[in-house]
Amino acid sequence: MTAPRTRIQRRNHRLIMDAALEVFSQHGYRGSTLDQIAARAGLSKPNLLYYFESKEAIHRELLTDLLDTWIAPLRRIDPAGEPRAEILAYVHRKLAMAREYPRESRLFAGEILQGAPRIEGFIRGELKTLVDEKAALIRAWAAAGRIGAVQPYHLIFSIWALTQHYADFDAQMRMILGDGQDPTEGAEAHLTRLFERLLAPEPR
Amino acid sequence: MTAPRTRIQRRNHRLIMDAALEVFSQHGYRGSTLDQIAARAGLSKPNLLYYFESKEAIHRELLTDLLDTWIAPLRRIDPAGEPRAEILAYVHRKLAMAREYPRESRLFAGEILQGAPRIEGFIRGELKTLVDEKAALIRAWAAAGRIGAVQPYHLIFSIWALTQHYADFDAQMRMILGDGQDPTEGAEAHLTRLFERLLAPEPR
DNA sequence: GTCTATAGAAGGATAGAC
DNA sequence: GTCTATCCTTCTATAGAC
Repeated sequence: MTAPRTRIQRRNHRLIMDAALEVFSQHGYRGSTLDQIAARAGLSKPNLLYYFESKEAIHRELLTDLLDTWIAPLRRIDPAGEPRAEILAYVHRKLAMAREYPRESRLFAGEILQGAPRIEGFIRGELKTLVDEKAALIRAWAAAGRIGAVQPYHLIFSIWALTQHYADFDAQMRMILGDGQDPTEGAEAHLTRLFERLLAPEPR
Repeated sequence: MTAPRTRIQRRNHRLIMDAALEVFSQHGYRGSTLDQIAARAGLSKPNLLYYFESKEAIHRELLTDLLDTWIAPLRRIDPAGEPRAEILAYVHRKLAMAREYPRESRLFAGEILQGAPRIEGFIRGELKTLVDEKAALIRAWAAAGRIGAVQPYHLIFSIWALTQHYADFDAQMRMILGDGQDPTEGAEAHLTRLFERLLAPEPR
């Protein structure tokens, strides 16, 4: 499916993408069926395949859309800004994404968990280039003593791990905290404190 | 399949479990086929079903075995020990598990990602009880000023997120670091530093 | 554009020979 | 205990009416 033209086409296209995101993010690619997606979209199965060439095409477009937004928060780290504030702001952007786009986070996590066969090109290309660039920046900040001595790549991985955990492992956290509780409730304060302490210049 | 008796039965049982762990952890339950498991175990598909009642039975036994070992490191936190040393030791045990049992970690992660339908009982029961107990201990340590003021549940979630990330997102980290690099290489030092700073008593 | 009906392939499980 | 052959269900995808 290329660019949809009419209003109804755009609407159905969007309905399918949203339903597919819901289903794929919960059950994975193989675990999801066109019937599930069709039911959730309120369309018939053949109608899905009128809008998309195949099940795989739906999944592929979902991933493509995701990767664009996924990489944006990291790109916004400003070399001219105050180091600790820049990194803390990045943490908060990532946490906000986990809260606002948990399905996207889980879809991405599922892909990586399986060895990232479908997004290997993105990771080795666009993402690696950006991470290399920001890691060099963080290394320079640390060398200048503006933040504590931290391994740049591991710092970035830690930010990913800690923020995405609130989307990807949401089910587990809710079961442990008790059902009324929102796990992201205290996350903001906790992660702010964690990264402020980690990044404080030496000696402490 | 209950307890296998003969030597050959034990051997095949183990071959199947190992093959199933490999396949299930990479492709998820629905994404895995008995053919894949049989091929990897070097047995025929019907022979698998001589040892196990069904595909689901294999998966169930895999999960049951996993959960026992999964909970062990947390249990070993000693209320009588030195708080920071105890928590740091827990971090290292968890990191070691991620390194030694990455397939188990990914199998577990996949279950949570899907909403944990098959292990909900374990999480709400055994795991929650243990986490509640250790969270109370950490809260007492913080109240006594022996560690910094930290939210106990978020501390535990952070340990899980940071250590398991090295197993669950291994593919992504390798692609970004470059293929020769082992992501867990610098992890030990990075996480030690991170948690030492986080747990340092106030004021810093 | 949307539906019902169905073709065709894949996968879990069983029958039955050895 | 292990295999080949096969049943039966599920799922993707298409045909064709409206």
